[in-house]
Amino acid sequence: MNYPFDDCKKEIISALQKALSALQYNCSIKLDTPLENLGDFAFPCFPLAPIAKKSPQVIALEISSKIEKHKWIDRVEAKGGYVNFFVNTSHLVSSTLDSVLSKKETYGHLSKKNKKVIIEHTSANPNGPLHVGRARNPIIGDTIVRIFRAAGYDVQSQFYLDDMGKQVAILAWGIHHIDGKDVVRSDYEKPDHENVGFYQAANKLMDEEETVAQQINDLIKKIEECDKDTLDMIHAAYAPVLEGINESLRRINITIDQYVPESLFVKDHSVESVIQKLKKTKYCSEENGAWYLDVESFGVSGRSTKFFFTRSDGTSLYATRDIAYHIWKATQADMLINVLGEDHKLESKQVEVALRLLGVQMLPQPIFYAFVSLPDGKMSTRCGRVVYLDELIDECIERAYMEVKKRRGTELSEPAMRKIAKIVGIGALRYNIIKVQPEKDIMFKWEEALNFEGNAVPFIQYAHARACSILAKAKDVCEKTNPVLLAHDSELRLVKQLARFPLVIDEACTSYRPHLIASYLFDTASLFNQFYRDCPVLSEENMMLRASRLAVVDAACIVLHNGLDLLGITAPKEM
RNA sequence: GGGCGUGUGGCCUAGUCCGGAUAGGGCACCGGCCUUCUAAGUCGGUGGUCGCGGGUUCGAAUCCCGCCACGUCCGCCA
Repeated sequence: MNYPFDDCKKEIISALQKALSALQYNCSIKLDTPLENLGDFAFPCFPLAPIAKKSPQVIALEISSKIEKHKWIDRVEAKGGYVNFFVNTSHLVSSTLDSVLSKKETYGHLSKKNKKVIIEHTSANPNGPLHVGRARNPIIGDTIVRIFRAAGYDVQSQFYLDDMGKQVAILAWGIHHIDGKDVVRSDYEKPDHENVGFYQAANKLMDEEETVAQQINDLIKKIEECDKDTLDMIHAAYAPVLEGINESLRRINITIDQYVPESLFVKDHSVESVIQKLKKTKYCSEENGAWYLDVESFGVSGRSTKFFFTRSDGTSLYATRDIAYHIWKATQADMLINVLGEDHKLESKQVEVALRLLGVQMLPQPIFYAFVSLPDGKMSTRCGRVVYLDELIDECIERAYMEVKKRRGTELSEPAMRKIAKIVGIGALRYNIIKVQPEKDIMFKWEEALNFEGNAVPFIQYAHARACSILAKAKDVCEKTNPVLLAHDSELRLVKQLARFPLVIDEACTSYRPHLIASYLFDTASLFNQFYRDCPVLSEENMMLRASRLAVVDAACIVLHNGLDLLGITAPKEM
């Protein structure tokens, strides 16, 4: 895929290289984006000043006089120590519109990389419904999946399924030993909500009664021995819960390509093999029968630097199985990405150390996110202090419905309003989470999560709906366009923004920053609204200008649609 | 005690990796714009020691050092 701005940047860089070598300046070229109206690309001359012993402004003047006019370069201007480049707008406008309108739903997509990427996300314990704290994981994960696909990678999303740990054992024990009457009933008729009470009750009993704790430990031992009846019982306990989790994920447009159960790596003895190999490394020691690596010399510090990979009874631990999982993943892909909560930072580092010791070349790239907390503390499934994802989804949709009804109640049918409410509500949820950098703490407040004004998804969806509305009404389409007529500042700024879309996808992908897409879309919608205000389309009497503006509307519509799709958000045709 | 992350107007946030031109936005607040393609829009205004203190630099929100606050971890849990 080749995009206008790629060509343009290439030409500017080569023109700069020529000018710099003619003046015998030697430096690397980094292009900045200048302030509004000062140009399209800027080359700062400050680093050259001490070398040339001249002022940056003098250097900028020298360079600008040496820049030749080309296809893309309209003019250059030396200002404040910068060489500012103005691109040939008519060329940029026509090639951008051509590019968007011909590529349509693939506009912005980058060329095929022929590389397979496994992106692991969510991987929640199947012991209860997803809560809002965890919701950041699937949303960040799925958005990264979509961005990497658009960037030309062959992507598979994986959910690492904990079917062997203590949490599922507690759940299974609870379902088998606790009377349903003694369990807090859920308002939701969904298997994850219906079963979480057993987990919570069993957890409480385990803390209170030694015998319960012992029974659960016996269960874990049997699981690890791959006792068939026990594994079947565990599976029967968590399978409905997992189905409930998946249903919640599907509600917010997320599907997982593959579920990889931990038990796989115990059954095929790769966990055992990991344990044997780790025991042979020189960082390994034993304490009361339990084995650990001392990871201090790998830059890990704290109260304890012991990384245990077996219990004293010889059974494996979560991290041990995670090592086996990563060894397997490394054979399945060219690149690995893990979306993890910040509480997994140490574990992730420990697994990385183990993988290095075992000679695994391909290490996973982790992406950590900070927790979403409630005003009165951290969310916890265990103590039942949570806002569940399903509750939040329902609230968002309901709130969106109230808004649609308030605005369009007299014009739209009930099913049409319900449909819009669902698109807006779910979009609002995903957008609110993805627009913030993953590493920032989020305090969950209902008022903010349900705020539909300003930098929120309805703003972007509304711009898309406005564009669709114009296109739907413009039946008498004049085929002939003339991009030279597009001279209004609002038109030019919008089209330049559309031209940037592929660059933004590339940046979001290579720097693992999905929130860049959200910022870009907000800016794009804002520029579209300014165009909408300044440049009437349907009432334009010059048919060629009208047709050209329609092309801009069409292109903006496509970019907003494609961008929202990267965030897993539907672009409504009306709202 | 140690590691990692975060700190930007009353609230939320971009920019920080890769130092550059008046620190962008949004919410709230004040004041304009609907005989004109859906006003979920738009224009203007009030409001900032970029946590604090040093340092490097022609230039620091951005890099370095120290400190403070918050989050998170330092389990034979996951």
